[in-house]
Amino acid sequence: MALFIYNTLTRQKEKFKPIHEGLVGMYVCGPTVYSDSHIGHGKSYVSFDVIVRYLRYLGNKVLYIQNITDVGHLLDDGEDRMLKQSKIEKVHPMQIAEKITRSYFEDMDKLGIVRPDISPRASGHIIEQIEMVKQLLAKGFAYEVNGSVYYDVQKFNKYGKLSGRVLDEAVEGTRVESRSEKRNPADFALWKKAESGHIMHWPSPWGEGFPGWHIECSAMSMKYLGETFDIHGGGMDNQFPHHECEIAQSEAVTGKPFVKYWIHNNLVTVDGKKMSKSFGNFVTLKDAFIKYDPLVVRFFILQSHYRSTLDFSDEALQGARTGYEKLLTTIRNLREELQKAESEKRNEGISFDLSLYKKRFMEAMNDDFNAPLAMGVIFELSRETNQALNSEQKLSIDFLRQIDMCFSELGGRILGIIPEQISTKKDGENIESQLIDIHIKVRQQAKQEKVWWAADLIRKELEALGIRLEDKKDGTIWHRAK
RNA sequence: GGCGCCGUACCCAAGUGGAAAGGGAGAGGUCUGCAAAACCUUUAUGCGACGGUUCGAAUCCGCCCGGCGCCUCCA
Repeated sequence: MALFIYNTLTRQKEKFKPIHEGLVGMYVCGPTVYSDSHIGHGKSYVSFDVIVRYLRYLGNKVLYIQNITDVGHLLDDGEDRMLKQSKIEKVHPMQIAEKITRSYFEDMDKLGIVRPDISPRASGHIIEQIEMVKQLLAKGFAYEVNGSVYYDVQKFNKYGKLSGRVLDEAVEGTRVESRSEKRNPADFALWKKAESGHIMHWPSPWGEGFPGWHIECSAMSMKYLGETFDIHGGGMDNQFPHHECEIAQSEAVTGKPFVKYWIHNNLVTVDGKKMSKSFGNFVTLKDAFIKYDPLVVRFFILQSHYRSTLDFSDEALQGARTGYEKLLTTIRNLREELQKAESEKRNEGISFDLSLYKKRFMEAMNDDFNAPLAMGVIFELSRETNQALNSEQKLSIDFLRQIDMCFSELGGRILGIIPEQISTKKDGENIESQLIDIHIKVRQQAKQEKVWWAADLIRKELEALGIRLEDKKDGTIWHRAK
């Protein structure tokens, strides 16, 4: 069983073979930190999180780099989006960057995303970026005009190999572009001269200025991962021009292939339309988390394939929530039963075949990280587990542990949707749980004496406090309602 | 206009040549004092439309309809 990955560069699924066996270098385009993350960021980084987790599960040592863009990108009107936001808030741009970076990690942590090994800031790598621009100039791939440096796209004959685009001759000479400093409309900035009033700028051989839109990813990825590395990921919307330009810059400097596998995740839509900051139709993660548990959002994201679009709607999220809670109920019941088996020292019992579930799960993940298919396998395991737990025959401690390990490995360690701890009545012998236990005892007495109104009242009142009671065959359990 | 993607049940969503996964919602049932949970049964002779290739197509080819993305910053 080998892992196959869809490579945007070749437009087909390829067998994954890292450059150095057992070691994987991976770079994913991170956020531009000028406003809170939205569901789209969630989908992107959850998808890549599962990819990293799975590569590690397979035994690879993964070095995962994800940049923080705190220099900003130019808008149509020539204004930097970080500067624009800082003017709105009347604070230094770096304050915005710092605040949003913290907010970003906060959201990602809640989604259960394992942090990247290195989160390099663009502003902290100006020297490396200047160095690259110097080399591009020296090799004749770039030209300087009036304090700015541009990449000469015509000099790089492989330009367009990622996005399948060809340079359009017809665009040349149009009136708008003829006023530009660029020799060719497709040329892009490597270094921009800072106009007066531009707050963020650094000294360079070409005067005060700031790095271009694409150079940071080339400079930082190669700094930490080498001139050729295994995986570069990002949103589909970054395929062109961003990633195309990264290839052009990097390969022009090194003369070597930049990246072996390009992975692009698809976008989130809202009512069928792309969600983006510039559309203003985006739902921030913080907003979503008010209504839905972050892990429900993660579950929802993983219910569709990373290369498919995901349409965000309340109806779909609510469906995901119910499904997710059902899964957690299975885990909760399983762990309750395990604790009981342990206290009974139950060594004998029935069992069923777990290996088939593992095999099918792995097959799904090996086929270009098919998480939704893998989740289907988890649900089938959940059903068989429930059947066994409901059966008259008991399961042994050992087998219950095996099931728990299977869920923890596949659903926990790889997919990140099953937490290690789930609230049960055993979580802490605090005063609260002792009080609830007293209520359960009183209610038990009421039930025995068939004083139904009292039994129902206790259950109803506790429910209102978010404590749900469930009467099982051999007693009452409680847990917090999500 | 150029390049590309998608259209599977009421909703979400796998499946890319050989008996239509999975989740939600709905219906019926088992269990239960009642709930809840769980389990069982059920819900697309059908995969946007029409042609074609094939013993066989959701899956390949053609055409048409509908939706979306990139080409300008974006995950």
